[in-house]
Amino acid sequence: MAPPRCSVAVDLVVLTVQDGRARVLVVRRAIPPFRGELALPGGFVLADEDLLDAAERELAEETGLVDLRAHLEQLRTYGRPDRDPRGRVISVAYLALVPDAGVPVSGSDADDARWVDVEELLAEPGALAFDHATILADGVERARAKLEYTSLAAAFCPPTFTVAELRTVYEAVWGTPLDPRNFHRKVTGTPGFVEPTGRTTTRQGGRPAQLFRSGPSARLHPPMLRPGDGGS
Amino acid sequence: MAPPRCSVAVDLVVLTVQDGRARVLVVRRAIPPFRGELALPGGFVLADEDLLDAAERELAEETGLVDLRAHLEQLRTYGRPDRDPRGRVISVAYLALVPDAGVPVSGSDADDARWVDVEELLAEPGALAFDHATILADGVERARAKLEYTSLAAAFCPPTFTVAELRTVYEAVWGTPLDPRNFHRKVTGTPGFVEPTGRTTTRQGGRPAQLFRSGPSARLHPPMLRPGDGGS
DNA sequence: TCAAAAGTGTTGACTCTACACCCATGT
DNA sequence: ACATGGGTGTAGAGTCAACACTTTTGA
Repeated sequence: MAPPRCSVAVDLVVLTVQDGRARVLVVRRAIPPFRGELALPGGFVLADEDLLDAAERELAEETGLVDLRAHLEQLRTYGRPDRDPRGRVISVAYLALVPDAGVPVSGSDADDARWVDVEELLAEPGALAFDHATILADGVERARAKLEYTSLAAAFCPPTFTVAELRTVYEAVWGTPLDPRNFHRKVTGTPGFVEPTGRTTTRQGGRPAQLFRSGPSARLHPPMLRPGDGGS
Repeated sequence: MAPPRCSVAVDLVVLTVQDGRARVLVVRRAIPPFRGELALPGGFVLADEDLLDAAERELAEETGLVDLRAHLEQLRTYGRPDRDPRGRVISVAYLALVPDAGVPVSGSDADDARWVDVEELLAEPGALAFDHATILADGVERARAKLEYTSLAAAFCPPTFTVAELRTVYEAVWGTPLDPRNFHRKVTGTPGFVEPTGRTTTRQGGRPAQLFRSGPSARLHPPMLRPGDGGS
């Protein structure tokens, strides 16, 4: 017998950090179903398009990002038979981490895109169309976990950044304050995490901070441990 | 415009440990394409079937497993446009970890299923059809990583097991010898990892070993670290 | 001179590794 | 008795959390 056929979409969890808070890119849907409601950006995969290419295309369309400085990885696939009222649609979700400065507020395609506070969005049930609340929760959990054992936090930062800026990323994504002194030692003491540029920056008040760029290491050994993360 | 349509399959990376070696379940394909070659077990998702249900169905068909003691989780989705000569087929891969005793040697559906040494299979390029070598490599890496920070190793063991049996699981999956004394302390000292049953077992020669069952904890804190795992 | 932010030193608790050593059984 | 594998003690190195303290700027 011929195998059943269905449509395949990619949906994007695009995260950034603004003003010390984790934010996610959402669009207001211009067409049914769920017209007028908030949803994650995404769209159908073209006939001869690779999944990652489709995700990059959607990311570019929604954010205006062309020079891909963003981190983009596959998150998970969602395929409940009733997840889309139009019929059987399989969604391959991707997780993107982008720096704050790198994305125009609304360089969007057709729908208007905006940044929304992640914690507030997850606290409100039914705020997102389809099963996108589940996808968002999975994406946030993936990001939280990956900050622990990879140097991915730098993906949220501009090309050069201070240790304090990197710390605000951890604090925003984890939702926990970290000790600035120990964090500084940990980051600068882990080989390959960050590299000094020799330059310094100064905001109003306080001693100037050294500027770093992202180092060559992808994995952190030993990992950066979340406070109060006792097993389950 | 109407979205392009394609077929969706699930493929399974079913791992077990036999005689201190990691083994994977493969089938010899009875129909084209790749007829006569080795491949991971799998099949198309039915019209109204959830992805996890499809994976469980294929696992039952290929292994004869009915009382699902196995661990089963989504691994990753593979969607290169040219990955299947029949046309556009998206494959959602699942990772299953099963105990050695739990699976009949060949309780298979139509193709003959067999256990193959993972390391040997990965060393031989072109041994698996489609992109299944990539899927297998990703599955093995996922299993290796999850042994570090979860209590998943018990999924490879029968309902009750000794610390030494659990250690052989780690050694087989990681491909590294571990110190029996330190491993014992680590396992019994991590709360919720294993629970004593009070019973003992004895194989020929040597002091009888205590029998444990899997504990309530899913995540290990602190994690079990792979030896010689210095970052990258 | 003071406030603010960056960065360093130090200490006690904990963990890991390595290996010496004792325990309980089959033959 | 002795081989075989199960399990405990202990010492040194390393890591982490906590917090006192010094450095360098703007106002």
